[in-house]
Parts: sequence; structure tokens; C-alpha cells
Amino acid sequence: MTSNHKTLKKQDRSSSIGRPIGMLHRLWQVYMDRALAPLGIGSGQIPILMFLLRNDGVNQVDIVRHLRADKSSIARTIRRLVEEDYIKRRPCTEDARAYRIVVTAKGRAIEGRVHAVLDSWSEAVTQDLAAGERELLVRMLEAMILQAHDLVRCRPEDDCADEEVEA
Amino acid sequence: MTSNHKTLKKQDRSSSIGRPIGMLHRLWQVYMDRALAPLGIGSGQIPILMFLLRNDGVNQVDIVRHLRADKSSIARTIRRLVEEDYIKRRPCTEDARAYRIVVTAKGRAIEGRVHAVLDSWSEAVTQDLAAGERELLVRMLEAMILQAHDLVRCRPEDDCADEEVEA
DNA sequence: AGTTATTAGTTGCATTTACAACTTTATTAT
DNA sequence: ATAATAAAGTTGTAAATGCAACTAATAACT
Repeated sequence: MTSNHKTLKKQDRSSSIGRPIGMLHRLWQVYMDRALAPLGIGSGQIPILMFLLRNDGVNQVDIVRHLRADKSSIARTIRRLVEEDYIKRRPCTEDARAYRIVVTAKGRAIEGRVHAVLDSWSEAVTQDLAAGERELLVRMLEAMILQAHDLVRCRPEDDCADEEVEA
Repeated sequence: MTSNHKTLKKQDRSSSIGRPIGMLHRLWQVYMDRALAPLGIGSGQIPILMFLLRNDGVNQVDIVRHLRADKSSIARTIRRLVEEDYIKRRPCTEDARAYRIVVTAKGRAIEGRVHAVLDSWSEAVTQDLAAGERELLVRMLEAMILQAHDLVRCRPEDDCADEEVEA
């Protein structure tokens, strides 16, 4: 235990919201990658797969909107999911440019496992929060995402306002 | 305005903590990269630079511990910061393996700019939160990081417990 | 109908970041 | 003092992602 941590200050962690969030995200990725390694699926594919499990048959743009990601990232991640046979792409009859992305049996088969891993993370990291704080946290994060999206992907009349509902 | 978002459900956003955090982090990166482009510095370099501005002369391991990142990432990011002349490495006299990382004048010169950008992000995304919620949020995030770190980088007697202080 | 603008996806390229294996130097234990 | 360990950094490799530029197809406009 040598090293010169004597002049390290406890500061620069109070203000910025970005730093702790980035840290949590990276730790989440590591956790997910380890837990999902036996399934041959990586952390980056999880959001798409989970979305598709609830919204089978959507196209890539729908995924882009929901995940607020870049379409090229989505395209590549979908390719990986297809390669691993978790999802399948079939031409969209109404629009020759688009595809309908559907989950395969193999994809459905791991839903439980993935959900369990996601939940174990959420449970573990929030175990120190007081009663009700976790729900508040989720609400705050969603509110922040809306602001962040407006700030970063500020398109005039963007339809990212979470349409749908179905059921 | 065609597209088939009719069967999209509003679900799968309630539970998981990982998804919204990842989303915020990516949006943060985009925001920072855009705002900092004129400075020739990227979002990945910010945490290290900000840490060094408060803790000049530490070595890479100190940075690794503070940022809870991988040492190879830190090594490469430091190389970039050196290439852009924001920081400098000088051999550590007490330990021939290590370096002391110090911020250059150019690095100090942009501190205000960077801080302003960081703050504008934090301010913008939390603008909808109620009074005091932002502080609560930061506290929750820090508590979650501790749990996450234990979960992912669980080393027996890890000294990541934020030593230092040096008021 | 014909031209223009938009939209769905893809590809090249760059950044951020983790893991494993390796080098060099310092520590511990014998 | 030696040998075995551990620690500080580096490098190869790969995943996750964003941006810009491109193709193909649909929608809009005249």
C-alpha cells in the first residue's frame, strides 16, 4: 500500500451529473458483459433485444427512436443479433426500404435469463436507497433523458414523444 | 410520417436502471464532444483532466482508482492528453515504474471552459427536477456507484474507499 | 408524370473503453 | 542476497457507438 494518495481531494464529484452517470454505465456494461458471456450476447445488444421482445416486427427506425441512438449503431447491433440468431429480418411488404425485425425462438428463450441479470443489477446497485427512492430515481432519470434529448437531438417537431401504448 | 409505430408499447422502461443511465451517458458524450470540439478534446478525456486539475502530480493508478476505470483506458487517454499538450508526464523519482502526471498551462487554460460546459449540461438536464432533488440524485448515484463497484470490481481489501481529502 | 426532398439502411472512420498478456521495477518472503 | 509476488504501464484486440457520406426507395411538389 505505497503510492502517493495523500494529496487527493475528495472534490470534483459533487457538481457534475455526467461523471457519476458515465461511471455507472461503464460498470453496468462490465457487469452485463460478464453475466451474458455464456449466452454469446453483449451488453450493447440487450436494449434492442428487450425492446423487440415487447415490440416484435418493428423496423430499425422505430428502434432508433425508442433507444435514442444512432441508426448506424442500431444497424450494426442488429446485424450481430441476427448473426447470433437471436432475431431475424424480413422484408417489409409496405416499404421496400425497410425490414421488420422479429425475435427468434432462441431470442425468446433467453428473455428470462436476461431479465434476471438486468434485475439483479438494478437490485444490487439500489440496495442502499431508502424506500421509494428507487422509483423517484427512475422518474428523475426519465425526466433528464427528455431534457437531454431535446438538447442534443433537438429536431423541430420530432416525434420522439413516445407515441404508442397498445394495451 | 408513415412508419408503423402503432404497436409500440410504453413498457420496458419502468424497471431497469441500466437502460436510462446508458442513454443519458451516450447523450452526455454527444453533448460534450460537440461542445468541446473546438478545443480539440473529447468527452473521454474530460474526467481525467478535471481530476488532474485538482490533483496535480498523481500517477496513473491514482486516476484508475478515482475513475474506477481500466488502467489501459487511462493509459491511452493520458497519451492523447499529452499529445494535445493538455498534460505532461514526468518520471516519478520515488518509483521508476510510475510517472507523475501534471497539467500544463494549456490544460489549466481550458478549465473554465470545460467547467462551464459540464455545468450547462447538468443544469439543462436537471431543470425539471423539484427543489433539492438534484442533490438527492447525486447522493443516490454515488451510493449506487459504491454498490456497483463492489459488484464488478470486487477486490478483497480494495482501497477504493476514497482516501485523501487534503482540504 | 417528373423532379425534388425525405426516409430506411449501410459503410467508412474515429472515439471510448474493457480484458488479457506482457515488460519493467519494487516488495516480500525465504 | 535470492527467488517469488505484486504493482505501474503498455500494447493487441474487440465491443459499443456516433458522424458523415452514400444507396435505394417513398413521399411531396409542380
